[in-house]
Amino acid sequence: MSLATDAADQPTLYKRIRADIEKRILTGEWPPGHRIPFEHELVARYGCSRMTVNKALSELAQADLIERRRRAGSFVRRPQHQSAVLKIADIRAEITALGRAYGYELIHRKLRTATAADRERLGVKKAGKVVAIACRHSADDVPFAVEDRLIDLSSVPDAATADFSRDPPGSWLLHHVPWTEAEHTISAIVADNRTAEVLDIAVGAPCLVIDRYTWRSARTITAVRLLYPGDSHRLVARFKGG
Amino acid sequence: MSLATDAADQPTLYKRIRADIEKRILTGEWPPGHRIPFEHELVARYGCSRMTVNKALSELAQADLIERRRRAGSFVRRPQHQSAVLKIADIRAEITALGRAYGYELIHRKLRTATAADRERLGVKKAGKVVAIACRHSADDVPFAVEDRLIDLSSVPDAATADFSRDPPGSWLLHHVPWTEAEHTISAIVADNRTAEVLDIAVGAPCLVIDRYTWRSARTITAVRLLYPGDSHRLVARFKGG
DNA sequence: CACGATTATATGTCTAGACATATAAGTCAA
DNA sequence: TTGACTTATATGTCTAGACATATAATCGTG
Repeated sequence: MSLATDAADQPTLYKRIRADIEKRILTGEWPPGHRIPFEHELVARYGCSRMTVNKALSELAQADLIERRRRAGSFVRRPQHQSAVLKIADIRAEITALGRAYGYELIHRKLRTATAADRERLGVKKAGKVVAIACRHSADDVPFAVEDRLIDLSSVPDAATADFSRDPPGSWLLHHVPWTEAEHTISAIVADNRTAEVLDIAVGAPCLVIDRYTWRSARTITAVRLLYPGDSHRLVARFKGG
Repeated sequence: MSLATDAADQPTLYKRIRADIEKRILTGEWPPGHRIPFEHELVARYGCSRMTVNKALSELAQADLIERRRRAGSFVRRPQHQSAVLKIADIRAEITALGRAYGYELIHRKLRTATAADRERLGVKKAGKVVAIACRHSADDVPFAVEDRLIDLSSVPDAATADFSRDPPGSWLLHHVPWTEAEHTISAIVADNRTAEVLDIAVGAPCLVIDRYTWRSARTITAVRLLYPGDSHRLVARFKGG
C-alpha cells in the first residue's frame, strides 16, 4: 500500500502520529539513517498507549519509509534506489479518464488448437485449445494501441463463446477471471508494414511495446502484446520515496 | 506495500490468519465481491482476540486485497484494472544484479546559468545555476544506456563541486538528497545520429526512453532522460492483484 | 586483546475489555 | 410508495497491561 499524503487532517490519533513522522522524513528534517524516537518516547509525547504509536510505526514500516530493528530502534530508510510504481491502467479506463471517446474494433478472432508457438508464448506444455485475438483501441477515432492476445481455453473455457466484437477481451477477462498475477515487459520497436497500417503511422516509426503474461495459481491465462505509437503515447509512473 | 506471499510459515497468529484469507482470495475460492467472515466469526474460528484478526484484516485492506465497510463487513476487491508495479532500479544496481561488469563514462559536464530550455525542463521560473551532465552506462563494456541530466544547483549546491568523473550522478544524488518524489514517463523513439553513435546501434533503431523528474517538498532537484537500446533492454514489472 | 556469556532493552505480538461511528436494515408516518 | 426516523451491528480506534524475542551493550575470562 501507499500512505495517504494528507493523513494529517484525519481526526484519529495514530494517523496524526504517522503523518507527523512522515512529514519530517519527507522534508529531510529526519534524513535516512536517523533514529526516530522510541515508542515509549512517542507514548510520552502524545500521551497515548503504546499500541497506538505501534500502529502508526508499523504502517510506516509497511510503506518502507522506516526500518524497525529490535533493541536498536526505528530508522529512516534510505530511498529505494529509484524504484517506481507504474500504473498500467486498463486501456478503456485510461482513455475515458483522459476525457476522450473510447473506440474498439475487433480485427480478428480465431479458435484453434495451440501451435508450438502458442504453447511457447503461453508457457504451457500440453496442447490445448486457444483463442487468438487481434484488436485495436482508439481515442477520439485516432488509433491508440493495437492488441494481440492469446487466451488459454483450458484455463478460461468461457472465452470460447465470449463475444469480443463489442467489448475488448481485457475488460471481459477482468470480470471473468479474478485476482491474477502478471508480468509486464516493456520495450521499444519500430513499426513494420502491418503495424504502421493499423496504427496509422509511418513505417519505421517508434512503438512502445508492453508484453503482459497473466496467470492465476500457476495456471496460465493469457498472453498479450500491446503496441502504442511511441512518440505520442507515454506511460507515466509517479512515486514517492526515492 | 505488498504482502509477503509466504507469510504462512510465520509462527505468529495474525500472519497465519492473513495468509489463510489471502490464499482463498488468490485461488479464486473467494471471488471478488465475496464477503469474508466477520471479525467475530474469525475470533471464534481462531480462538483469539478481536485485535488480532483486526490486524490481519487491516493489512489485507492496506494491500487492497479486501475492502472493509462499516456495518456491512469485509469484501474481496475486484482486481485493480491491470495496474502494475514497475521497479526502475538504479542502473548500476541493475547491471551488477545481472552479474555483469558495470562501466561508467562521463561524456560531458557543464556548469551554467539556466537557459530558458533548462528552466522549462526543470519546471522552475527563476534563473539559477544548473549542472548539465551527459554520461554513458555500460554492461560488460557494451553500451547499456545513455543519460542526459540537469541538476538544479539552488536545490543541491553540493553538486557544483561533486566529481562525476568516476561515480554516476544518480548514485551521488541518492546519497546527498534524501526522500524525493518523482515522476517517470516512458516512451519510445528512434535513434538519431548522435544517440546511435553513443549506444553503438544503427541510426533509426528503436530506443526506450525514461524521463524522470525529481523533486523534494515541491522543490525541483533534477531532470534526467535515459535512453536504452529498445530491442535489447527491457523493463520488467511483476505484480500481484489483477 | 579477542571472544564467549550475560544482561538490558526496544520491538513484536497478543489480550480482554471500552467507546465511537458509519451505515444497512427495519419502522413508521405522510 | 416514499421519505424520514430509529435501531442494530460491524468496523475503527484506543487502553493498560502481558510475555516473547532478537540483539546491542556490557562483563568476564583466557
